[in-house]
Amino acid sequence: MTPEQLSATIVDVLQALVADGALALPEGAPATVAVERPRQKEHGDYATNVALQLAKKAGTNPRALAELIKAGLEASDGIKQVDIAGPGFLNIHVEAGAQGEVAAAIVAAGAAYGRLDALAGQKINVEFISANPTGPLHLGHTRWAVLGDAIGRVLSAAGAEVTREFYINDRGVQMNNFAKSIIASALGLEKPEDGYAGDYIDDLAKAVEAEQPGIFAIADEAERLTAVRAVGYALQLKEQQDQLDSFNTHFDVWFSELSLHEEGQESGGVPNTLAKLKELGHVFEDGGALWMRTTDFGDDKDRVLIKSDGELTYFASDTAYYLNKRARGFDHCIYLLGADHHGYVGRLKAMAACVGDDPEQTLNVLIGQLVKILRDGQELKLSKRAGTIVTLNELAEEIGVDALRYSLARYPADSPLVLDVAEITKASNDNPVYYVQYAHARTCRMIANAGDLGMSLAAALADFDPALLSHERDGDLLRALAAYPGVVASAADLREPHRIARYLEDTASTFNKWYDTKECRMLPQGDEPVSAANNARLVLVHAMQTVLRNGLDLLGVSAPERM
RNA sequence: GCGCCUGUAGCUCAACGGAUAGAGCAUCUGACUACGGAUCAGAAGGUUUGGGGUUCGAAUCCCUACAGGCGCACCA
Repeated sequence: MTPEQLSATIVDVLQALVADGALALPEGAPATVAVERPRQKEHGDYATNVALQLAKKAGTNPRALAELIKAGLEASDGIKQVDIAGPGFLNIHVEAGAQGEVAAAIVAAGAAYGRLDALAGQKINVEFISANPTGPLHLGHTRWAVLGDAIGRVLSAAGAEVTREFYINDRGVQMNNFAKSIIASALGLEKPEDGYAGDYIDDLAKAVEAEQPGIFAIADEAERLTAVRAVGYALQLKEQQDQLDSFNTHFDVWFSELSLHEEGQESGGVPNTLAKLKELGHVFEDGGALWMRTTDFGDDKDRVLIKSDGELTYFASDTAYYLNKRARGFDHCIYLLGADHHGYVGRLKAMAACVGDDPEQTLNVLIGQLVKILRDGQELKLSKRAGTIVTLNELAEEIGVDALRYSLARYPADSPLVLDVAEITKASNDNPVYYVQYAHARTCRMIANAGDLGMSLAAALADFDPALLSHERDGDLLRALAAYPGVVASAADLREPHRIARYLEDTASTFNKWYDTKECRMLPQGDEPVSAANNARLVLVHAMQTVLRNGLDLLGVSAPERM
């Protein structure tokens, strides 16, 4: 019996009560009922507040309604006992046999356990990082790399067709500043005012020269700029891609902003976008510039598409890019932005409305708070200019890919985060990631030991008697494992992958407590023969391993067999 | 001035409007002839920033004050 099955059972009971006329619900029985694992043991294996929720609608009091539901539930299969508590909570105890079945079901599902069809048929675009290709990725990008990747994984686990996309801002003056900075470094000139500093520019200058010897000797300044820009851009982009690759973050599409301005862009090109906007009537001219009237849809102010000097704004590209995504068939576009860009939310939504979409349906901007990094108790300011950037590579090297990914994934994007480098590296063994990974490694060792004693999963499944998983700790673990699909569902629904991490920590803890319970030992003691209970627990350990693997995979963190 | 986010144990942070607000770290006390001690058992630590309100019930929702972060370009 999973929480989902229990929820369905409660719905059945409600429907039967309505059909019998014992219960009057104007809107009928709800489609789903919230079932939770109570914190307190006295509150049963599962609890529901459905009687509290429905009493008012049904014109009765919660406890009276709870009595009706209790009677119906106790007559249902797999339910051992139902108590009514407090203002009208229903505390439900499940039969051990019904609960134990979950272990075999998880093992049977394997890697598919926790994969849902909740978002089946939805095509979702997740755009994240989208850094300028003018420098290495740094701490500021690292959180979005982890979260965007994990959100993508979670959404596809929930059944969506997901495309992860990186928007390359390869057009505009910053690219020129980038090229000028490289040239200045190569020729020993003074760095341009709005240029980029830091050692990486010097390294890049050498790499550009190596890539194309003589490039800095090109006489024509404009020609030289163009050439250096192209080579420097390619090298820098490649570095970002390599960085992300080794960080276990993979994109499906690297989308060039410049390509929006090239020929052959059907509905999603900039010229076509402007034409479409004019057609829809949300643009106007003022002061020699072309504007989009985003204030029609809740933006603070109207936004410029073409400046009075004839240059296109970023916003024009953003709009074309959005239309391009929609033209590629995405029902839903998710943007991951740092808090320093939260001012974009209003204009993005208004823009979507201007092109005729309902932003609530098609667009989802997730704002992540910035990560602060402390070293010796002092905040490290990240400045490209000052050259004090901590790159993603340096962080990953210092902390480890798994630990870094995990420690960023276990917090909601909303929460401002303070990481103390010294603390993380010094106390890296205390990082929860190792706790979860250790639990996985432990299942591996247990299974190997069982194999040494001649036990096998196949035999254990053939012999499987779920009712033998009757110890309190067995039940705790079974309920934890059964909760996994629900956690995936809520993580996908709320776009909050940290729920997976927190769940894994809780479940690993439940597992370790179970492991330390003498009555729940999986292996036979001494010369004892293998019992049916040993076999049942072998199935349980396999189920545990499956959940840890699947969950860690959603976070892009490895599940090692040994540590 | 306006807008968004945040305020929870000494520290870092959890908690789809649910029951006695939880973890980890740090502090203290126990358990290794042990299916892996990277573990477990226990102690201590709280007026959920203050004040109102909504309801059976509020850390959570609304109002307000205070504190912190970040934004308010014909920049990219």
